[in-house]
Parts: sequence; C-alpha cells; structure tokens
Amino acid sequence: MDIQSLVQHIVKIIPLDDPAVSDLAAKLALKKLRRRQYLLQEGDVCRHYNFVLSGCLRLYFVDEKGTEHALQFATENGWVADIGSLHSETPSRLSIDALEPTEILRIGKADLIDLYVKHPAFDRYFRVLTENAFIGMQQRVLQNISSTAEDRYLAFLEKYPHLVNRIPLVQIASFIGVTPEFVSKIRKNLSSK
Amino acid sequence: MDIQSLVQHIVKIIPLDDPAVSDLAAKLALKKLRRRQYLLQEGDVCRHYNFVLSGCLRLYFVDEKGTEHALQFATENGWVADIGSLHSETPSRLSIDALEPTEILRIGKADLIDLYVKHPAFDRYFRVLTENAFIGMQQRVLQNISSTAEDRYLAFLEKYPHLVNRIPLVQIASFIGVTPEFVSKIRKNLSSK
DNA sequence: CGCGACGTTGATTTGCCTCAACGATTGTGG
DNA sequence: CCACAATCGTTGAGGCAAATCAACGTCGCG
Repeated sequence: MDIQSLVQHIVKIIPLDDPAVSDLAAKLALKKLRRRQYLLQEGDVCRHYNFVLSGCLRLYFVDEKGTEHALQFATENGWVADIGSLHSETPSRLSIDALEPTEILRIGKADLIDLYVKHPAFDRYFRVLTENAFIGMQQRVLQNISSTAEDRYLAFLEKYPHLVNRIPLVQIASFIGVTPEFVSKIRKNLSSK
Repeated sequence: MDIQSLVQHIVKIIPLDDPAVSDLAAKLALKKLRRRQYLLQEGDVCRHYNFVLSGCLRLYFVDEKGTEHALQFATENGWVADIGSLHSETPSRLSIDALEPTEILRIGKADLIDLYVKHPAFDRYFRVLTENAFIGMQQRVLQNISSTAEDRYLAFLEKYPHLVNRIPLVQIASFIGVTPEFVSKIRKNLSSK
C-alpha cells in the first residue's frame, strides 16, 4: 500500500515520528474506484476522510431541479469528505464520485479520533489543512459575490490549470456557478480578443 | 477582564485544565471599539485572533469599484480574523470594523502558537472551530451557485435571525451578494404574499 | 452503425443592476 | 432647540448579464 505520498504530504506541514506513521498506516485502507463510481451517495452518512493517490474526485450538490453544483475537485494529494456529515453523522446532502478511475486511501472517523488522541500532531495537521481549505472557500465566496462569470472563469484557469484540460467543461461550469452554454460563450468571447 | 464567557465557550468543545485556562488568560488582551472603528484595515497585516464579548464586527472586502462585500459578521461569542493574512503575515485585502460599540478579547499569533505547543487541546479547539466555519462557508458557496437572491435572503433570515433587526439592510445585501435596492424589492415582494 | 457524452451557437426571456429621485429617521453643531 | 447633514430604506425606469430552450456537430465507444 502506497502511503508514502500521504506521509510526504503530511510532513510538509508537521513532523511525524515513526510511531505516528505506523499508527497512521495501520488505519488506512486502499480503495479503487472506476469512472462514475460513487464514493459517497446523497442520503448516506459520510464515514471517511479520503486522500487521493491518483485520479480525480468531485464533491457536489444536486438541487431540486436536478442541476449539479460542484463544490470541490480532489486530485493527487488532495483530501475530500463531507465534513458536515462526517461530524454530525447525519445523512449527507452531497455526493462524491469519480471523474476518472481513482485510487484513494481512506480513514474512518473513529480511527481518526484515535489518531488525534494518540498523536496531537494530527490535530494540528488537520487544523492547518482545514484552515487552508477555509481560506480557499472564503476567496470563492468573495469571487461569487463580487465578480462576473468571465472573471470567475479566468480565476479558475489560474487556480486550477491542471484541471482545465482534464475535466469536461460542464464540470467547470458547475463549479463557477454558470450554465455550460454560457461558459462556451465566455470561451468564444475570450478567444476573439 | 471577563474571560469567563470565552472559557465557557471553549469548554463546550474541549475540556480545559486549570493551567491551560491561566495560560490562556495571560495572553488575552481586552480592547474596546467604537462604532465604525477599524479593527483591521486593508493593507495591514492581521496579527490577532479576536473574540467578541459584546457588540458586532464585520469582516469585508472592498472591490475595485468601491463596493463593500461582507464575508462575516461576528457577534457575542464569535471569533473573527483574516486567517489568510494571519498565517502568511502578508497585508490583508480584507477589513474588519465595528457596526456597534464592541468589546473584544484578542490574542496574538505568537501567543497562540505558544498555546498550541503547551496545550494541544487548543489545536483541537481551533480545528473544530475552523471545521465548523468551513462547513458554513461551504453551504454559503452552495447557496450562491444554486439559489436566487430571494432564497438567499430567506436563508439569511433563518440562519441569523438575531441580526435581521440589528444590522442595516445594506449590510445584509452586501452579505448575500445583491444591491440594497434589490433586497428592498425582495422584502416588498415577500410581504405581499 | 447508432447512441450517449460533450461542446457550440442562436433567439428569447428574466433576474438583478444602475441610476435617479424621494421620505423618514437620527444625530449633531451652532 | 432648531437646522442641516448623514444614514437608511423605498420606488420606478431602463439596461445588461446570464438563464432557458432548442437545434446542431463532433467525437468515442458498445
């Protein structure tokens, strides 16, 4: 099981001693998903934190009209979960599925709490992780309430260049909060400049 | 100095032993703000985490047109800071000011790190705090990309009922991402139902 | 081959903004 | 205590950004 990339990712933020690493390794499970496979389906309780080794996952919401809205894409070395559901142990209104064949390491909630207790370093790691995610979400809220669709599209290109030619346009549209048709028109408009 | 309300707020999340409480108390400073006074001004580095004892603060962004966009309101028992600036120690693009005369307890970044090291419980407290803030931001992004202005206004009423008759309409408008005029029209429309 | 996923384009509609004007209330200095 | 300004909310006319709806082209794949 390849936990090396996960450990490398963690030690960029906090040092980890050997017991911590082996305790972590003992609690991780490898899981493989094919394209379109659910990792979390709306209505189920989210019970794991998931670390992506390869591939691409999306966390999204389906509104009452059936339209999908992407909250997050997770690629190599990214974490994803419905933290709300994970905490409250209530059914999730969000779903997670694979945009590509994907390999993840996942850890259950109880095991994570175990880790927190045994090794406070993990409290810190997930605090820093969550703070960074929070900062990102804050910037996104700002974008949404203060910019045009074109600006948000350009900001997406800049922030996630590795995703632009990897995921379909319709996913980018659902992330920045416009229709796919309109993203197409934005592109046309940009290319004619 | 009234740190009781802060301690009470913390122990709802994690138990705190006496040394932790006294170490915390030693690092807190009381500060009073009048209405309209800046706690953080755009361009300055955010150096403190702030806990509101009484009053109301707002965290907001001013765009290139001069329009203000509220990211957060913090009332009694709320925390507020520009976490991005606090972490990176770079000038903030956000501002914080007082909508009412306000009393806060604040703690500096270095002191906070001290606390983290001495008492891992604080790592956990701020992890949980940030996770909850993150969940809130995520829901807000969802609202922004999937609902109409009227839905967002109704959601605001439901989520922050204590703010509705406390802060001016223009602030609510800047929070949900529409013009004040349009919020006024939403109200008219709702009352005629 | 035929079908589903994906992207593009155009015509029309609509949600929300812009700009401008106008009361009501509050606060403040003379 | 009054006069005046500033703040706050409302209303209306007109305009624009983005949605909706519909049609069509292309590709990859069972």
